[in-house]
Amino acid sequence: MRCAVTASFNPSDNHILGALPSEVGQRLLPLLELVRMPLGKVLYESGDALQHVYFPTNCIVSLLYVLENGSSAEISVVGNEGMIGIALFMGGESTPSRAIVQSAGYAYKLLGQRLKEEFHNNGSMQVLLLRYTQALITQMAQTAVCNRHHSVDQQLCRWLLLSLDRLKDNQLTMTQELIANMLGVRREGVTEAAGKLQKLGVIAYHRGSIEVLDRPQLEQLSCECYAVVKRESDRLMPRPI
Amino acid sequence: MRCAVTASFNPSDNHILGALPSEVGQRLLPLLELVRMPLGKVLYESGDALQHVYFPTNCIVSLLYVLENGSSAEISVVGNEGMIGIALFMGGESTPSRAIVQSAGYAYKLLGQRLKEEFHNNGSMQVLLLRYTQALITQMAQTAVCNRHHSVDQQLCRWLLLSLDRLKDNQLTMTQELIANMLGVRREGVTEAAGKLQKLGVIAYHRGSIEVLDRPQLEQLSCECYAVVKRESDRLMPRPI
DNA sequence: CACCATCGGTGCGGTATCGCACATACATCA
DNA sequence: TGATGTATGTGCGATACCGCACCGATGGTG
Repeated sequence: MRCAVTASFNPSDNHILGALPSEVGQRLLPLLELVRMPLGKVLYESGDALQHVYFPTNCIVSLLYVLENGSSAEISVVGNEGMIGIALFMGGESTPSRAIVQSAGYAYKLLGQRLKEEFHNNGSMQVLLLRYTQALITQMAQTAVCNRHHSVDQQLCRWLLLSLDRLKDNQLTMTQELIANMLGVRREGVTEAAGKLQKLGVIAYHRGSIEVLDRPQLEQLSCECYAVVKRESDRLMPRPI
Repeated sequence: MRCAVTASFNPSDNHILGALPSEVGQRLLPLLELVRMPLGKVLYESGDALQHVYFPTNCIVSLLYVLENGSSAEISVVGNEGMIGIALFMGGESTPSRAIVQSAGYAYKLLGQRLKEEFHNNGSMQVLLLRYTQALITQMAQTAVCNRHHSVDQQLCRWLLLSLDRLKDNQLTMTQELIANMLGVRREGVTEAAGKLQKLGVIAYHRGSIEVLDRPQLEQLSCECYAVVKRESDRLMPRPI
């Protein structure tokens, strides 16, 4: 059964891999390893020298900044539209962030050295990765403004939408505690905000799993930040094939 | 007099230009134009297609995100360590941010097309710009967490330090209103925070100009965010010559 | 020198979020 | 079926920041 699941993936499930010209795809194919991404797995810690990069298929990875006092905030989300480990080709080899699997699934893993070689071939991989990086920058920047000016209610909506876009169904496996860590707020704050959404019939919550029932309303309740990031990503990133 | 001032600048006042190997520097030199950067000048608006890039010498430029309701927040600061217009070589040609001169001075201006050519030569310019971009990303991400978790008092200290690092003396020309816009808080909030610093003898405030009297204490009062960004920038960016 | 726009200081009620302390509900497993 | 741990709901007081209103001070300008 597990084998059947893994066999059902294809590198082009990831938008970056899928957008590469076939000759590049052929070159990389034997180097890609499909790996399981269990919930909570830490891909790298703040300051770690990165050894591999990951191209998600159906998993979601959060990039978190953690403060000295232990509080944290998510600065961006990566799903099958992107890649984890941009610091490698940017030249830094490490970043002050933590990458942690927020929704379980699979990803293609590639040796960092291989990615750097491909990047410095100056070909389509470079173009794709740079455009993706700009989309990521937009997401971080918008998160910064959002953290400053929008309510927890609005931010929860934004966050649900960001996650939803990276999954195939409308079912999230996610405790309120975890969401609170991502948003950098109290767990009780998430409880309250999620309660409102549940009363409105937008979501159905049940012990660690959320079903989104009314996505249009979720978009209405969200702050503009979701739409800004989405629009910019669509502009910058290749369409799925 | 004005001529004497302009004549006293050199491209290598900017760390990126200064770190280029001399043959690249020679190639670019005739293409660089020294321009005045008056306070408040908008280099580009959200969504504008960028025509030029700017390498600051002694000016400071803020990258701002502006929300629909008019409120705003600074997501990063650029001085002589960096460049304005990274979206050009990232491939997006535009970004959702606004770039505005926060401290008057001078910068070297270069046609965007020339920069892209140089970037795609795959040489040292590419390496420098990518590493600078990573430093910028760190600053944005840290700003996002800072906005979430730290007080206005702490953030004002961080902001003063970031500005101070990009100037030659400890005198900032800057109204509280302007600082409030950058931090995305009320003007009164800045008044209060600045009042505390003044009482402590850390700064002297006088009608649109701030003098920093006790930098070590300013660093102590600041949140960790300043140090994190500084450390990472020092790691990634070339030392001034 | 007098005017006036700009800048900074202060006070006050409103509110979102925090930190903490519990109470409740559910799921798993012995 | 009952015990236990984890997830969620609720109720407090404390507090940081907001929005608003207004005043005083300053420095440039006619």
